[in-house]
Amino acid sequence: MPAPAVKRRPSRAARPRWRRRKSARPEEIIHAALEVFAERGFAATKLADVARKAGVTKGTIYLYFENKEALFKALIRETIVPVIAQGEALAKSFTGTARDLFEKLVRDYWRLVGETALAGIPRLMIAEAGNFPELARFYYEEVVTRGHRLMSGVLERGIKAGEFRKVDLAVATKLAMSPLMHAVVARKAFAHCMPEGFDVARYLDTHIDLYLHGISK
Amino acid sequence: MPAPAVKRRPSRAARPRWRRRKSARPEEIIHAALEVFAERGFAATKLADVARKAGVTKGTIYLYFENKEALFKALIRETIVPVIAQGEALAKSFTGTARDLFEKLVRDYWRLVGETALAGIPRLMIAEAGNFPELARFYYEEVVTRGHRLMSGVLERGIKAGEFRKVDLAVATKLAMSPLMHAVVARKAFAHCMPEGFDVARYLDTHIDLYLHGISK
Amino acid sequence: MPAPAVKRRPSRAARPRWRRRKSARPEEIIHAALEVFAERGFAATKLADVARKAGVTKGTIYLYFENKEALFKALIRETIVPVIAQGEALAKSFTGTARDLFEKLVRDYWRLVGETALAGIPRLMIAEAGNFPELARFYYEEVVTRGHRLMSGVLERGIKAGEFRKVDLAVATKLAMSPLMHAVVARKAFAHCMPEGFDVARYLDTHIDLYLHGISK
Amino acid sequence: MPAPAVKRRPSRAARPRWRRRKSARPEEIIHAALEVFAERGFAATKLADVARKAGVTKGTIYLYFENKEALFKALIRETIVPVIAQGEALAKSFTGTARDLFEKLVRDYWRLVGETALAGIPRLMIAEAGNFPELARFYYEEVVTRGHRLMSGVLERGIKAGEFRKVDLAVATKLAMSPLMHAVVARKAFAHCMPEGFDVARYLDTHIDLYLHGISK
DNA sequence: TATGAATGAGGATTCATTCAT
DNA sequence: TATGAATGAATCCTCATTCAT
Repeated sequence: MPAPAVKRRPSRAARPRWRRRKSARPEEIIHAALEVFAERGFAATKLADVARKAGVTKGTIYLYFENKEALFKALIRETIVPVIAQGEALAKSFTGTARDLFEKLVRDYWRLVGETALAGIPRLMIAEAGNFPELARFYYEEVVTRGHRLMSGVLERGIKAGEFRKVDLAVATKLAMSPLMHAVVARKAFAHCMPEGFDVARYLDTHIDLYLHGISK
Repeated sequence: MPAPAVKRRPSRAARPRWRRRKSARPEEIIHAALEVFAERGFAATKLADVARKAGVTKGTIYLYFENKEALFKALIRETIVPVIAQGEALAKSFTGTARDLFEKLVRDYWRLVGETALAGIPRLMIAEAGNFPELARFYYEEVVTRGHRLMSGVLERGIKAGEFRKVDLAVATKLAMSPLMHAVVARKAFAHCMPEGFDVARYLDTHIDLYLHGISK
Repeated sequence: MPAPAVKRRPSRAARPRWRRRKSARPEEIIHAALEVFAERGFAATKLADVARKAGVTKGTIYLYFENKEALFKALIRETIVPVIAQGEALAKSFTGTARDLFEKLVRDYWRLVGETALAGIPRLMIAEAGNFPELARFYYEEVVTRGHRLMSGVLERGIKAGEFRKVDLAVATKLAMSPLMHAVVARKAFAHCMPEGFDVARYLDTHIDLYLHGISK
Repeated sequence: MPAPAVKRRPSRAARPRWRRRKSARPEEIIHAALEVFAERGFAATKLADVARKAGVTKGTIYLYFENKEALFKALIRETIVPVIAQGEALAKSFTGTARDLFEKLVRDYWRLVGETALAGIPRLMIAEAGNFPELARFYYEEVVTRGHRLMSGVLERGIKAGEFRKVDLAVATKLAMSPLMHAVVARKAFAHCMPEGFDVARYLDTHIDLYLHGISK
């Protein structure tokens, strides 16, 4: 029995099948991907879900991204790096004290990442770094290291200006970031478990206060 | 001579078949599972890999665990909770100052978790919390919250003893833990990307020092 | 700078858009299709490849051909049948001996099919006959049978003229063709594997020689 | 909404699910694959069909073969090479005249390949050579070339024995084989189109007769 | 006519899970 | 207990085909 030569000749019931064509498409897909990947992780994410959330079908994703992994990588690259760049720009143009700059950077990070969908990214990277070594390296260099450099610069500035004590820069930098990072990551992970009453604002305030207190001359 | 066309046809010849003490099996499996889950995450972990690492076959896992999820849960429950319990016991029996207890707890945690295979657990939970809500709740209550309670107790002790200032306990607790937690999680994730030279010991020392400095009267 | 994350976002800028004479399109497509189908077979051929090779887009193919199968059929029908017709015309108008006609037909076939892109057709049909029964029947009747009839006619002519012995026409016809057909098909398939040195001309010469020797009175 | 952590917990309706375990399995699968591949070609073959025909499920195929391509290659390698080997063995031990050996080899090939499921193999290779270059090379060397060498040996033997004329071995070999090969291939392809009445036996007889006639002193 | 973005059915492949031994 | 062959649901990805422009 020979195989059917033609696969389908779909019932041509008239229904308009797709609408838009502008190329906001890749962005829309990345945005949808961010939500789904951030919620589920890489492996547990179904591209069908991403597609549905983006308002397209599976096939469309492949028009713009080689495969699931490429989409994942694009997502990481294109969403988080700009945040760092923005911080760098701020630092560059900032004319106030190092203390003020420190505080602004911390609060900006929380506002731009901690409280938005981007909060999923650090958690995603922590979860998947082992499965995507090159991506992890990219992230580590373009996000983590750049972030550290940014913070180190602020500290150095303060030291030079006589605002801060002479400290071990690498250590001080990490100690400045880690309460922030951990809050972002843990809140994303345990949102549903955490007691309602916890006051993030006060947590941030206190960190900034204690940290500046500890590092000031 | 063409390559062997068939993937495997296991020579069912006599392989040495040592049988170990039966009751050790579940622990062996959990140990193997810890390594693999910690490296890959839940979804990307293949039970075949766990089995191989445990020196058994896939089927054997099902003798002891209902399914992959149950194994994952057992893994979380049975490995990390004892660490907390140990910390609680220490705190209970500790007779020195709150400062010293704080320092000991921090260093113990690093020694028992940060530097062992257990370091994978917090990262795993952060990665998978969204996919396993009840497990997340269990973890949050039996590990995170108990850990916080432990730390809060130490702080309270210090406050009562007049060692520490009167601070917001919840916030102070989280600020005590987060540099530790973040270091554990990030080091596990980015081990291969981090610069060689970073000195964790000094990081811990500095955290302890700064924190105690900040909280002391 | 990270790799571009998005596969393509075709610069919709003005590309020069020459329009060719419309009516040449189907032929161009068929020609492109011949190359690709002949190389890959029906199922493994992507219409995108055919389109690219024809210098059009996928959609354009559907302006001229109902679907992939229709293109395939058109390809077969329109390329190979004329060759047979040409042979028939030659035979009709030929006035020399049957021997000479035989030789000319064999050499013409080699020249027109064996050494051109058309050589892919017999191989294609052999490969896909099972999947396209009606097409196979069409091909068998319009090409194979007509070819046989042509050859049988030559043999009959020779017999009548007293040049050839009285032989079983069906068998003698097939024996006349098969070395030719096999050479076409096998050379197409194993072009890259065959030793360089093989001399097709001598193969043909010898076949003609031996065959005529065998069939002559 | 978190993803369901466990994928399935199949309705455990008791039905015996599989039976055999002996490892005739790979052979059974190859046999089934031969039938389906030979009928459809590589790309149009669905592994589900192969599985069904082999009496197993798709997954089982992957127990024994890396993937579809590996199965295809195994199929070619393991089915056809033995036939050549058998011919070589026959030639080695044969003590009669070269004429008789020639005749026996031709008839054996027809009996062992032309009239069995193996007839699909040459056609398959001709169809897929372009898509599987290394396999084509393997086939060309281990089947085609070995077959030619076998036939060349017979001819040489006849020449040395004074039975045959001194001919161009390469050409004579190919002319000896091609009517056979073409018949195998074309019959497989056009079985359903060919007129009932054609007498293969007589075709073979005539080829043997004419060929020996042509080559004899 | 021609384009090419979008579709979505189809099939290869994976792997958690079962169960006869 | 332990095995490992077998299963089959699930999902990625492809590509013929459609249709708004």
